[in-house]
Amino acid sequence: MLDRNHRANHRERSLLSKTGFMRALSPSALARLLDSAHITALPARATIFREGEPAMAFYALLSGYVRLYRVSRDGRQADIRICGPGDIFAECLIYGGDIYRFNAQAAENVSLARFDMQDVRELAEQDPTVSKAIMATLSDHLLSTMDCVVNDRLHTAPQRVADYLLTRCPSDNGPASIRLPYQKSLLAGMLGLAPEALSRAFSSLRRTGVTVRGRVIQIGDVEALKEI
Amino acid sequence: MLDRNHRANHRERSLLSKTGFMRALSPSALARLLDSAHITALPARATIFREGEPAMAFYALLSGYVRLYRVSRDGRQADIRICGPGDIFAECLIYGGDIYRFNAQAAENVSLARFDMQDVRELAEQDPTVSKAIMATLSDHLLSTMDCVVNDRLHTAPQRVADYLLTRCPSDNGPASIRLPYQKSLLAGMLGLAPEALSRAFSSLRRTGVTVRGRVIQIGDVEALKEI
DNA sequence: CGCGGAATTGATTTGCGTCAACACACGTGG
DNA sequence: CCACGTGTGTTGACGCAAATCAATTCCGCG
Repeated sequence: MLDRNHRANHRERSLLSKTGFMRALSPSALARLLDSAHITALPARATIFREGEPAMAFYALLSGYVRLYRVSRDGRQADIRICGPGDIFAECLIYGGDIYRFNAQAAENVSLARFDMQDVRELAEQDPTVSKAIMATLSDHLLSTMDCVVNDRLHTAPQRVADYLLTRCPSDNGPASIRLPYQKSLLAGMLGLAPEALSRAFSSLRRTGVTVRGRVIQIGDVEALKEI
Repeated sequence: MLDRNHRANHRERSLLSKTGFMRALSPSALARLLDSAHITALPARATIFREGEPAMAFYALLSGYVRLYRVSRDGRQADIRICGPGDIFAECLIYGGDIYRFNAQAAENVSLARFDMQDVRELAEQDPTVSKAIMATLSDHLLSTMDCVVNDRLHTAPQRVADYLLTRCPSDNGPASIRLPYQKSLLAGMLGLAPEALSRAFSSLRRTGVTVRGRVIQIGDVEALKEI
């Protein structure tokens, strides 16, 4: 357990300080924050926290992917957000309540940094760059969650998939190629689809020049995708 | 136009200072914020701002209801949030970008306060109670938007309606009565339903002891509603 | 090579959007 | 006072999108 839970070393401090959340912090706030971080490695499928538990900490993801989701009374699950390397999550509870409002689970082997909320609240009190970073992150998450609501209500499965592909497409015309960083069932969940529906959406996009082989997706013509 | 757009008078200052956003501000920050407010009255259906416009200000609602929504390329609309008296909106752009990301429209005659974002950014820089209020509001909005995503993905129309009724039910057992503060088409939109679907959901809830007459909704047994 | 999880495909069902017709309330003007 | 128009809500018929269930197939990996 000792090597699974330790203070941030040089490598981890460097990774963390490059994240969107920490990039704009003042040097002193950054140092104090990094000093307070606890690094943990977790295997795939491990639970990070559960809905209803007291929220003592929020997290930054160093590597791997994490699923935030809630379960209904009859056991069905709905993903709220998929976090990747550099993302922070549960930061909405720093000033938003003292209980986790959803479950967090490692989608694969992950390495993450844990920050005590109370410590960060005190840091924010003293250093406005910390407040600004929190506000920017909250705003960003709020806007993308709003996008998510709108997508769900306005777009069909093929449209959502096309949308997803376009947002992580390097070029904005001609052909392109994308490699999914995670398995398709995870992508399905983040688009609010059953895995079967994602599969069907991909096959319906074949007529628009999209080919799928494993995790690699070839787009014949980016412009054509935008028309969906 | 002069009586439509003026500085906050005593009554308006009092209303504003009771909102969740301003309640916890330091006296000096509150005073400066109220001094900077511009009060505007708008008729039903008036547009407050449009997606894509430069975001110079955010708003607090004094009376009436406001619809935040986005439109798809084929003209269909999806509501993101319905704001009521005391709510603030577009605050996610203080640190979240310089362009409005959705449309805001008065759902009825409204009175609202306008705050310049740059002024508030400067205020937040100097007074940590302002930052805290912004963070608390952003967190709150983020959490309720997450709830919205989960509801859409996990619950059927009657479940969402039951959920809505329960959240604004004074008592948590026995019979109860609720009066909708706005028209049903607005409620439909905020639940992500077509008006017809809301109507059907209500009539399917009749067998659970829910009766609707105009805007007044009688609930026979709150406990029974929770089982939906 | 063979095993197990992931992904695909097909058949079926369900929930809800859409369109259309109709009921109802309200205010206006004849 | 009533006829009328408009905006709002309800009801029915229909179709489509996607969830669900079940059966393979594919692929990665020991």
